[in-house]
Amino acid sequence: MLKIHNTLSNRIEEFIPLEKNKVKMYVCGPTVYDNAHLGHARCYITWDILYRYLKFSGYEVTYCRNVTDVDDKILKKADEQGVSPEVITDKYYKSFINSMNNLNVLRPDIEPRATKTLGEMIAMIKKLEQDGFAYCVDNDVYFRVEKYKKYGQLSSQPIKDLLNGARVEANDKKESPLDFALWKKDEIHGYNSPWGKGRPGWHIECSAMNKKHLGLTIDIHAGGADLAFPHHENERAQSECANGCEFAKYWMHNGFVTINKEKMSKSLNNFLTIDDVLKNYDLNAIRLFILTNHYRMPVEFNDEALTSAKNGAKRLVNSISGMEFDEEYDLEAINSFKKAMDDDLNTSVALAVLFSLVDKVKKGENKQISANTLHYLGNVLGFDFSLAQKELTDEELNELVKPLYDEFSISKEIDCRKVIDEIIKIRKTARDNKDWKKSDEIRDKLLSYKIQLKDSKEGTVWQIL
RNA sequence: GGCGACAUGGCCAAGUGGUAAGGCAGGAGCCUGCAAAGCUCUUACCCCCGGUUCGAAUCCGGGUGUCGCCUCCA
Repeated sequence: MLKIHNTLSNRIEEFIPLEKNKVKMYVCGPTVYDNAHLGHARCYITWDILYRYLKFSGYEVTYCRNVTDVDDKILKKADEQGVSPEVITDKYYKSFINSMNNLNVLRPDIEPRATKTLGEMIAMIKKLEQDGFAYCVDNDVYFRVEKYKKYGQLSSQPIKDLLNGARVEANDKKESPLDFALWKKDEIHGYNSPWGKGRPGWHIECSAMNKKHLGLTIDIHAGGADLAFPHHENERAQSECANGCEFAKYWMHNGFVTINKEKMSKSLNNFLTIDDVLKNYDLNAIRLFILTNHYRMPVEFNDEALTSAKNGAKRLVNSISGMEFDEEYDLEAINSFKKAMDDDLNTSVALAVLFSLVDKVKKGENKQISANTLHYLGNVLGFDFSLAQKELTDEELNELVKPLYDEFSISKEIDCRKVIDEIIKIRKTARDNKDWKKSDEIRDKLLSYKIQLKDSKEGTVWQIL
């Protein structure tokens, strides 16, 4: 039985879907104005794991993750570069999808874009205005927070505390400093609306996309912990006031990636893009790095941690490299895995189950069954076992071995795929003559080309590092 | 200032009442001409001080420290 932490109650609760065996989940996606960084990776990997695990558990899941493509920062960047906003959003949307693919993050079932949901937003705002939850001032429309009694529940901050401690922005137009924009006047980039040309507020986008694609009430609404307030609080307020019913049953939030003990973020300018990190570490390393920690805890980025994850992931993946799999599983391991994941996605314990299978495979205990199970469960955590053997294309191999022909005086007639075998033969002769100096020189030389030799009773094999 | 979270071996990290999972790194040994890989073995009075209990890393109170939210942010 799955239990998850609900931010709304700040407790771990039993997960009971609205409709038996079906789950509707929504995750706040990126605002596409820049390349995604490691913090985004953690967020979307976390919810990817939830998505995969719900499906693994037999639920029929509808996963919706939006793309925010109307926003101040997008417009600012477009203006700076003298291009239209679409140029910016198209570029970074593609970059985002590419990064997600590189991390083996599954595509959600629905990926709506805010600009395609304007009609629903306007309808919602109109409804809120009619019912007295919103008011228009100078072509801006604001939400009247004090009309929604549950405001502050999600972030555990009653309205009066928010009012007291709040750093209040100067805005004379609003009735209360807590009120937030549903629609903002914008005569340059704006869209037509009953309130004149303008743009939607950030929060209403998600409310409208939820309603359009998933319906009035959803099971799980998730996102980064920084979105709990004000974004999710506001979304909930709008949706519940406009729809007259509960918006989301469970709210889940992931912790941050920190760097030098500080939150990694665009505004602090201390971020590493996903593509940068992928230059040094593969997706399995990044996943292991993230999954070692519980999803609600902060994760500190540094090279030592990533290197540790890289080594661990390599062992995990290589243990079953080259094997074929069937569908006979170690049920005990599967149960341990489920028990861990059912406990609010305890991936750390789930990984321990995987590593115990690695152990069994290596020792040959129920080797095939252990390998099948490791492969099966590893996929639920999104590991990519195909990365184990680095397969070089002819072109890459050719490039790699080119200098070796001269280095070892090998005939150009020899095919590039055979060069290394040829060198191994030369070395074998040396070894047979107990010429260890020459033998070691050859091994070191190849290692300098990132070709590692391993001697065993069966002979010498090589691999690319 | 208000609210929330966290503090476990060299590093990362599970465990939420019955004497500490797992990963990485390190050490010893086996194997090997030497390596690499693999295998075996191996390292913890759980931030501090009180309290509850037969018994606490685990519950309660008080410290100390770190982080996050309260403003755009995953």
